[in-house]
Amino acid sequence: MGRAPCCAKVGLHRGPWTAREDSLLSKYIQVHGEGNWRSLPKKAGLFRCGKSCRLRWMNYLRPDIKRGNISPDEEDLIVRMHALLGNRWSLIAGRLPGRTDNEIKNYWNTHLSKRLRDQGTDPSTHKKLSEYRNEPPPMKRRNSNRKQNKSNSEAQKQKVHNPKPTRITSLNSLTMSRNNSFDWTPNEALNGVPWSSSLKGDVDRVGFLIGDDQDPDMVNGSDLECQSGVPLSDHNTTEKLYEDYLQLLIRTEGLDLVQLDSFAESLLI
DNA sequence: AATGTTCTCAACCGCACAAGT
DNA sequence: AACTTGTGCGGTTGAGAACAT
Repeated sequence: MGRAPCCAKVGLHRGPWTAREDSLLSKYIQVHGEGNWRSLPKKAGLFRCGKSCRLRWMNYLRPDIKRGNISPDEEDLIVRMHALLGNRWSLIAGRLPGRTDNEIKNYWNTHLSKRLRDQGTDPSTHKKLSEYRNEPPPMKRRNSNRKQNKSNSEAQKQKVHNPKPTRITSLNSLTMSRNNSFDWTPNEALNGVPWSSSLKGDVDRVGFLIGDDQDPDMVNGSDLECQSGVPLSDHNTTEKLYEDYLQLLIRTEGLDLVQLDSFAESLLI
């Protein structure tokens, strides 16, 4: 990549954010919107690197962040989504409105993985530890899935065409953020129908779609809850996502993992 | 009250990728 | 094609809080 680290510049402030810095960042984003993180600190009068600003906004200052303890329902969903998706925190966070990937990651590492272990379950594989009586548990996965993908891709290069979902970079221009508005409803995700018809072209690139039915009501339905940042009041919605995903896994037990991977990725679009 | 240990979580780091030049 | 830029992600760290002795 050949890039100097983002925060290498001397003189930049690091460590905990002050109330004044928070205020400067919030006010700037209220006026100018998200994005252009690299140039934002200078324009906002902050002696921080853009990356740090983005992180602070995403994980702490955003108005739609849900404060307070993670509910049992959320816990349950995190555990089950983790069983399906692994350490894809942003993907899991996308299903928990108002929660950030960092928060979920921390909660997993400090609470949930410990609890699973206490219950006799390997938190990385979600298998019962007793099942490892005759075989050692697999090595803890240190690498992210993306890194894994890279190594896997060497072996699979010729075998499977696995188109990458396109990342929408200009979220700001759509006045959307990752966790709230830029999101599909579970049904949209599972049916392969994006939140906006303008993205339909991208859907083909996702590679693994289920069903052809399009439910026009969904745009005006629960999707709006996401767009407004209002937490899904209906637990059934996330529950349904999980159930559908699980059914998919069961139905397609022999299915190529790469395809499942694509489906998981497609939830991001 | 003092000290040591464990826990929590905000913040940082390095890497990957899409898009632009 | 090669390189740069901007952004996003997951893993890790470390300061402070909470708890135990």
